[in-house]
This record gives sequence, structure tokens and C-alpha cells, in this order.
Amino acid sequence: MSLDIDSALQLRRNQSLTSIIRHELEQMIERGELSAGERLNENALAARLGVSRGPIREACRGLEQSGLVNVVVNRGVFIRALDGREAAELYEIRAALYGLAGRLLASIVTDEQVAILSGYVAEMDAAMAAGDLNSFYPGNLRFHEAIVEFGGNGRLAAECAAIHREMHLLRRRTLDMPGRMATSNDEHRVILERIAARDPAGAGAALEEHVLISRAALFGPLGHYPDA
Amino acid sequence: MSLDIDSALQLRRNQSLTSIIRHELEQMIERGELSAGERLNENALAARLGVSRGPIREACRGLEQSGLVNVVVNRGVFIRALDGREAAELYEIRAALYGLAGRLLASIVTDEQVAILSGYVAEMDAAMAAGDLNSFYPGNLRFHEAIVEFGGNGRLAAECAAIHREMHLLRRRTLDMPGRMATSNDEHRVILERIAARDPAGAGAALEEHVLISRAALFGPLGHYPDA
DNA sequence: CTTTTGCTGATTGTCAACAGTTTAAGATCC
DNA sequence: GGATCTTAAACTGTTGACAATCAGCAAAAG
Repeated sequence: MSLDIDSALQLRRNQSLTSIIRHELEQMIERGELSAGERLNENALAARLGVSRGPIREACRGLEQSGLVNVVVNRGVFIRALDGREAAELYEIRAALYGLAGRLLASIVTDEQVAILSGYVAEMDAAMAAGDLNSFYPGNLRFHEAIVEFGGNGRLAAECAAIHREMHLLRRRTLDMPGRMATSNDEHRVILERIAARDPAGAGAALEEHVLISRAALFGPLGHYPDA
Repeated sequence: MSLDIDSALQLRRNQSLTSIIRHELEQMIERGELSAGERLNENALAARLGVSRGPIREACRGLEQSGLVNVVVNRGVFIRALDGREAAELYEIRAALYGLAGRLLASIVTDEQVAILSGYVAEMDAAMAAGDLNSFYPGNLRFHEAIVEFGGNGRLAAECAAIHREMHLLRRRTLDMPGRMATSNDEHRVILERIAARDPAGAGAALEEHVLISRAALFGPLGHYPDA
């Protein structure tokens, strides 16, 4: 029972109003309740959350630094809008980081971890067979998260998570299009294969390509940037 | 002359006290005036800078998100201390990002850019010949900055700059050891060569290796992490 | 002598109010 | 009718004050 108390205290310890609000805003952005370009009204937010403007402002300065909002002096904070060029740049970086993750993981992966990853792929297969995009997405997410987690570079994992959060700022919300489910999972299978084979270069290349293909799919067959 | 006024207004426009203070603190960390683990006293800082605690706190929340400080509830903000493991992780990420920068640049580099990079290498050669570490360092910095800038991915450049700032949190301050000057510039020459040859894969690999060698040099011949 | 308990000063977390700027509506002029 | 100036409301930037919490020290208990 002391575990509950401990964890509760631990939570209370690291959570000021500022951090709670920042987390809440992050989730609102992730859920799409705050759309790109929208302005945050400090007074309204303060009233709605039952706190004063101080913690709100501090939370916003944190969000600014992590790229989720823009702050314009004397005008307010705006949910950042990712244009095509910025999204393309982000995908490029993401590809490089996933390539690194793949190389790292393939050189230290355990059999248990391979089994877990394999389970995610199976989940996605099932979702695909059922044509259920809503259950495909979380499997996809956990597959990618697990790869960077298992890679052992904690900072890399944090960086990938931050980039993923930032991707939600893209106006075109379909991060993975329905039509790509099948081919995407084929790519997952190749990635898994090469990780299981302890082939760092191969796994890295497969992951890198996987991300770059997503980017191409997002930007359409022509590959040009929208509104850039 | 309107340029002066404009730029002054532009500065005033985008600069609240918060952003000025954040920038000031970043520079203090970079100059080593604030050493790792040290605690920031809000009252003292506010008094010294002639402002109230509000902007100071907002600036610190920004620094927290960019990883330069740790904030502990009810105890204050502490200059973050990078232990060996975290530094190693950061070098790994940095290597991957520079690899990407090299591949990007080699595929789009202009002759003028090659000339500029070549100039930096020459500067470093001169500094090396004079045994002047103090003039080697800025050349080195500009060489690396230029590579990511010329690569055309603005976000990548920002990310590399952020990582570079964060590296200053390492307790062992010699980011590039004197003994490495000669071999380091040899590596620079190889990098430049491959960029000039429009060889993306080669340039990327050379840059990646360059960073990983720096990491190895920092951690000593044994390659183990200090205090990790 | 060691440990615990209860203060005291200092410091952080939060709030409410004031000052300056922006925005937008209304009035005025062409 | 449309454009421009005026003015007031709304909002952000900043400040100072108050409440809550923490570190350190002294006194008391074992």
C-alpha cells in the first residue's frame, strides 16, 4: 500500500500547476481540440482551469520552447501551424533519428524484445484484415515507440516523442493514410526481420526509408510541398 | 538608415523581458558563468537584472524545456549537469544529425559554399600551425555551423545548435582537446573533399565518424563513461 | 552522544492589480 | 458607399504581495 502513497506523493512532488497545465495543453493539441493558428486566451484559460494567469504563462513559455506554440509579443500565443516545408524538414530529421534507433536496437536487441515487436506487427495485421484504421494507429505508434525505447538511448526516445507531438500541428491530419496501411505493415515486417537478424545497417536503412516513404505519401505522388 | 530603426523595432518587437532574460541565461551558461548543478536564486536574479520574478520564472520554464536547467518543485531551478551517459547519448544523436546534414549538403552544395568551407579549414590550419587553440575553436564552430546551414534544412540547423548549447553543460569543459586539433582538421579536410565531390553517402559517413571520434576522444582511450 | 522535534529565515508557488499595447467598433469625412 | 480617424474595450506584460514549503539550527528527549 505504501507504493500508492509513494507514487501519489511523487506525482504531487513534481507537479506544479505549471506542469499540469503544460501537460493538459499538450494533450489538447494532440487531440486536435486546439487547431493550428488558433490563439490562446490567457484570461479565458485561467478562468476555465480555475487558476491565475501566472502558471498559464509559464506553461506557454515551455510550449514555445518545445515548438508547439508561437509567442508574439503583445499579441499572444498561437498554436503553431506547420507548413509543408517545415513538415518535410521534420520528416527528414525523424528519418535520420529512426535510422539511428534501428542501428542501435539491431545491435543489442533481446529475443523478448523481438517477440514484443512481433506482437505489435501481428496486431496491426489483424487491424488491417478487419479494415480497422482506429486500432491500426495505436499499434503503429507502440511499434515505433518500442523501437526507440529498446534502442537504449533515452534522449533519442525523448527527441522522437517530441517530434511526434510536433507532427500533430500539421494541418492535414491524416498522419498515416488508409491506403498506406498494407504497404506500411509490409515495411514493418522488413524492419522487424532485419532487427531480429541483428543487422544494424539494414535495420537502420529500412527504418529511414519507412519514414521517408510516409513523407512522400503525405505530400502526394508528386512529392511537392503543399503551401510552401 | 531606416534599417537601423527597423531592426531596432524588430528587436523590441520580438523581445519581451522574458526572452531577453532567457537569452542572457543561455549565454551565461555557454560562457560557463553558471556551472552545472548550481541553483538559480529568483530573487537575486530579479534584483540583479532589475526586473520582477515573473519574467525570470517564465524564462526558466523555457530553459527547462530546452534541457538547460532542471526545475524541482518548491526547491528551485538548477543548472543541469550532464553525466557521461547523457553526453554519450547526445553525441550519438549529434552524429546522426550531422550525417544527415552531410548527405543533404553534398547533394546541393554550390561552388561558393565549398570555397567558404575551404576558407574555414584554411583558418584552422593557420591556427594549428600557430598552436593557437583559441582561434581554432571559432573556426571549428563556424565550419560545423555552415555545414548544417548550407544543408538547407533550417530545423536541422536549429536542432544542432540546441544540442551544441546543451553540450556546454558537460562538466569536463574541453569540448575539443588540444591534442585532437591536428587529426580533427584532417577529418575536416576529408569531409570537405567529399562534399566538394558531391558524394552524399561519403560526406555523411565522414561527418558521422568525425562526431563519434570526438566522443571517443572526450571519454578517453578506454571509451567508458565517466561518472555514469 | 545521538536522534528527534520544533522553530526561524529564506525561497518558491500563486495570485490580483496596474500599465501599455492591440484590436475592433463607431463616428466622421470625402 | 467607402475610407480614414477616433475611441473604448480587450488583452498582454509586468509588478508587488501573500501563502505554502523547505533547509538549517537549536533545544529537548532517549
